Amino acid sequence: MTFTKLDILPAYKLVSRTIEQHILEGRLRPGDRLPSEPDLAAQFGINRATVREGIRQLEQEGYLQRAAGRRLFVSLPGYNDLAPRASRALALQQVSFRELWDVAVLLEPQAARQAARQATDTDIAALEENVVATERAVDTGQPYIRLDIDFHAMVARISRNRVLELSREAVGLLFFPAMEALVPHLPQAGRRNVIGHRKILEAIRRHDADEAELWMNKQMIDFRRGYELAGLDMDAPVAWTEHARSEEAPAQ
Amino acid sequence: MTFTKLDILPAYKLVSRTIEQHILEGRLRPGDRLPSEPDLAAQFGINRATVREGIRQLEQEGYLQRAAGRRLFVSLPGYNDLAPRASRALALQQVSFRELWDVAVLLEPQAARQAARQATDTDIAALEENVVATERAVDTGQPYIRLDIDFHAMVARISRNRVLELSREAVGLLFFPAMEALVPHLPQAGRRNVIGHRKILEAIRRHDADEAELWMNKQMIDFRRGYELAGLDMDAPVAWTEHARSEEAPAQ
DNA sequence: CATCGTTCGATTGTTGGACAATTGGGCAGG
DNA sequence: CCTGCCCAATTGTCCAACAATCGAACGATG
Repeated sequence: MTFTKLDILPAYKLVSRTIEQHILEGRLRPGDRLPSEPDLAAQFGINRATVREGIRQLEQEGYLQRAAGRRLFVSLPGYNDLAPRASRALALQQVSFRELWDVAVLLEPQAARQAARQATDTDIAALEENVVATERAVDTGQPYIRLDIDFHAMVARISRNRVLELSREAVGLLFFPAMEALVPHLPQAGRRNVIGHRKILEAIRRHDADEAELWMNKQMIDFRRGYELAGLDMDAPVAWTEHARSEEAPAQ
Repeated sequence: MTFTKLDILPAYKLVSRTIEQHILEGRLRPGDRLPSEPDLAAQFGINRATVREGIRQLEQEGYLQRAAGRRLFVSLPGYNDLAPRASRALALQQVSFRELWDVAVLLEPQAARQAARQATDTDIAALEENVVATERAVDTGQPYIRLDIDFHAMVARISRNRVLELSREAVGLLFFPAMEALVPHLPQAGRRNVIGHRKILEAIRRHDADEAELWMNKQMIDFRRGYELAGLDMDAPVAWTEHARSEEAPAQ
């Protein structure tokens, strides 16, 4: 006969797992404050140092946050916690531009389509602002990659589909920075790009889902063609560049 | 004038960030062993407890692993580290079945299409094994959800697109368990389901990308119809059920 | 009355040293 | 070759403390 490998867990891991369970089951809700470290140590019957090690894991994962001042409170992992991690991991796995493109060409147009359905006046105004800023940046030769990244992120957010938004974000954080290497090779890239953004924006403004999807699709195909025209190898691994978002998490 | 908020970081966070940097920049490569905790503490010039807190964060994230017993070694975060986290986060955000479906209906057929192109004989044999097991489970009234999940995961893996694989996995971990609630309402669901799998498998075997994509698409539409037929609300939040994969990470 | 400096309690960040448990390896004995 | 044993290395855990920082309360100052 055989025995199943019994998993003996260190105490600090039990701490993080236990607290995580409480959060997942709703016994700890976002915004709730946790007991102090000495209290937790007393309740669990272990040392404070051990509690702290367990807490670190949840802290990094976004389940716990440290209020500006001090005490820990419960939070929900947002896109800002997850997407950059996923992107970094994919970069380390040396994924190719082709792999990214194959997924982006699915997700981005769908995001545009749903955004066209869901967009409010506020959304459209924000998009407009971004496109105007991008137009200005391109005209004056300023860097516009960040604005480009933001445009796509905004469209995804407007789609009101959080699954789409998260998936797209993880891809986009790698995909769009990869275009940056392209700019020197293709002086006209910026202009073509911003014209596409304008088309997509106008389609969203008219709530024309088909048109929005179509133009976003063109945009993606344009990206790909640009990549090839620049003589870059689509099957070479993309590099990770630090474009971490400075925006705040949606708190919730 | 204004000052930019200066970010004063705790030492333990500097530890994790520093080691992470070394990994991202390739100075620490997967498989490398880290110095012992006392060594690290000495090198950083801080206490061992502080080092340990920093290490915990990287450990959870998959950058470090603990060999059964002993010394830490460097590793790369795999799908098993990322996808379940993303799924849990999405579940906590109370995403709806509709949001999941909208993305799944994009990713799954594309995975099938690419799998049909890339599949090797070994891949097909593994799929065959899964489908046979599923057919047997359905015939004998055994639970088959896990086999179902595995089928889709295998197809995605065969696609040889790691971005697609990861995105799909995060969605699938929530999507397919949601179907479980459906089984009691639809006695024929299992049979319809496995017939679809068989069709997809045969298309992949013939390397017929269009057909594979088509049948996977039908499968997704079937899922959706089943959900509606069962009288479930597509806009209600999906629940998180623990279907953690027991497979090992691809190590690399 | 509004602003500022001070004090105090609570809590976290960090340190030092300590000990038990577990692991891998080497070594002798059957 | 397998077994048991000892040893060194390393991790998991604990204890006891101190410094730093924040929130709130309180009073002083203009």
